[in-house]
Amino acid sequence: MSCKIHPETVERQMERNWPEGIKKTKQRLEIYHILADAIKPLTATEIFEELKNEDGSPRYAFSTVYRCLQTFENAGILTKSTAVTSENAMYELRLAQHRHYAICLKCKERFPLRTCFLGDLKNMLPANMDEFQITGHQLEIYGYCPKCNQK
Amino acid sequence: MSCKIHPETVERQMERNWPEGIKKTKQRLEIYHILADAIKPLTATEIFEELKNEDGSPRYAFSTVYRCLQTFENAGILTKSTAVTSENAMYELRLAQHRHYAICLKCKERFPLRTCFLGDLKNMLPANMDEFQITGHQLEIYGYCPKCNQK
DNA sequence: TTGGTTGCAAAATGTTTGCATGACC
DNA sequence: GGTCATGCAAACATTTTGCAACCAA
Repeated sequence: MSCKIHPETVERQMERNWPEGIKKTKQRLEIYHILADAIKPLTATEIFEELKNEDGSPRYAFSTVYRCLQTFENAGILTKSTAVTSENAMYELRLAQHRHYAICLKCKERFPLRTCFLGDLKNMLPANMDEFQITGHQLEIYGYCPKCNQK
Repeated sequence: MSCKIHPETVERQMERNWPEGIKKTKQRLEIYHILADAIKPLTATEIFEELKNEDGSPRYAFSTVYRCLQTFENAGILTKSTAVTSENAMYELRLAQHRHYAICLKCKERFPLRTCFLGDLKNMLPANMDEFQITGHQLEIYGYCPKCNQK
């Protein structure tokens, strides 16, 4: 269970963000909250774990998690991506600003980078590709974090 | 089977590149060639397909492909990565220069970008992360290529 | 010869799907 | 009440592993 500093803000954000025609079931609401509280993209498994009871018994089906994430993605409020350093898909709410991360290859911790400096993506396109319509980009830095580096 | 423009160059490159203590089996040599000829990162399945006979029957085991790729990666001559736009791992020889790609979300084609402009990665690290030891990075641009964009 | 490599099959993921039951609007 | 979402189990795809047979050095 994560520590919510401004629970009411999450509620309002959700109110604004919630897609048309998507039913608010308790499963979806809980998953939204977990994503909203997260400071980094989560895997489906991490979300599933977060949803468990104290005794470790699952409260919802795994397929529900996947289907919910898929629904959010189709509705455009969620971004699915796969990191270089992990096999599994990761999910992150698509809020106003997007983030990039520095990822430690040892402890797998993800550190959000400062602002995205990639203003001039167009220039990086290959020749004869001026017509390429850019809809997104992804950047990852990897290496070893200060903690793991010392050992 | 892909068209080799300078077959002898690949041979020499392989000679230089081949890691110490790794036996040159025909499976590994063939897989190396496929990777060397590729103009984009390949999935294990793509490599496996490339290795098939004309009649579509597999010449080698799938596990051999995976084990070979793993061997190359451990030896440091291969980079394994997962693209935002695909679930599966992709493999690319780690040659002198590395590449980034613009990826079409529709046809999945990968267009190599011009040079990597990311000289100043250090500046993008979060506060208190000066000690983060950067060993690599990845950048992807995605959107729609000219061909798919027109439709 | 001998230890590393392969092939096969089976296991271990991670993810998706079909169908009956159940819950939101 | 009707439609859409859920749970369960089973299917699926990708990747990994155990073990006997095999081959490069």
